[in-house]
Amino acid sequence: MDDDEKFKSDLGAGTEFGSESSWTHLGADSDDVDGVYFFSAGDRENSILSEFGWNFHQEDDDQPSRAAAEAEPLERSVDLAEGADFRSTEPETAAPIGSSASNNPSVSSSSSEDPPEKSTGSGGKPPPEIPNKVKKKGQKRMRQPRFAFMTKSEVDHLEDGYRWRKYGQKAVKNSPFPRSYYRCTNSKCTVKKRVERSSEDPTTVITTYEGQHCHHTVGFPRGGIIAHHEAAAFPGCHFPPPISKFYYPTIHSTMSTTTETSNNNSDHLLTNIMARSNQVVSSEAGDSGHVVVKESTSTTTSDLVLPVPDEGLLGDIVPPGMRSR
DNA sequence: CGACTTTGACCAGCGC
DNA sequence: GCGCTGGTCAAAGTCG
Repeated sequence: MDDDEKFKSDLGAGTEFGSESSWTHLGADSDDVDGVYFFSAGDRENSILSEFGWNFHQEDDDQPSRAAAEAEPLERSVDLAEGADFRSTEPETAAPIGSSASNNPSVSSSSSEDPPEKSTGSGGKPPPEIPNKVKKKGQKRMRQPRFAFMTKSEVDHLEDGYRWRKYGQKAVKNSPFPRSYYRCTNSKCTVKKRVERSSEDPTTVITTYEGQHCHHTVGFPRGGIIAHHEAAAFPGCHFPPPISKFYYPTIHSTMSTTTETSNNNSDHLLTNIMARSNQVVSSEAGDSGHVVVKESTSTTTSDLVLPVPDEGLLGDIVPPGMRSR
């Protein structure tokens, strides 16, 4: 199907993600960690997350993050997607499974998230024309941008405004908790997500999104939104939606060092941000006012230390395809 | 009856 | 080449 191919090629032709080169290296600090990087909250994170279409609304202005997001999410979002540059490159690098990250739960789990989309294969069924199965033998799999985050939550499957169909579950090595695989129920949407619990912190749910929605939210079971009018604008997923106009409705995060899970499923506080392209980045709240972001590459894991923002500093995180209500 | 979940099997990638 | 592991499929079961 060309739509998918096109989308994939678009992804591949996206912006180069070379941010790390500009991060301040602080030196190695752990076994499987290459080094620590520092960069101030704001532009840098924005640029990083922007690669995925996530938006950090700077809240150092006069508006509270949530209020801002709810009040005028569409206007405030950065237009990273508008230029089609939110797509990160998906080099042919194949991040080895569980290569690094042995001591950090978040990294550990995230480093094992590489080949999201397998090639046809399975079951020896004739490959209809399933979008993600373009993989040919001898050719590196083209991966879509991934972004993951960890939340303290009692529920595995966080409500995000989209409808997901579970298509698999696997036991994860070195983890008592299984990993669940979901894909967007929209037949034309190839977005997938994986949900698993941290083996070291069962209260932490690691959610990894892959790909970008080519449609808008379909609504909330709780009785929230129903498809937005823009949805009609992407009937065939020929191009990504104006992601800048989206924001994650259920994660009004402010990246705080301490996180709580509300009883309300819609109020999970985002505690970590991870992933970028084939490199999965995780993070965890550290002490002394920083958020330690673990970056797991194919063979190494690096720490990125983000200053923990005051409430609302980083504002709302806006994953691709996540639309405000 | 349609949508969704469960679950065992299959396949591909990777390391040894 | 082999085994391990992650990712996916699809039949069967469940639910509303």
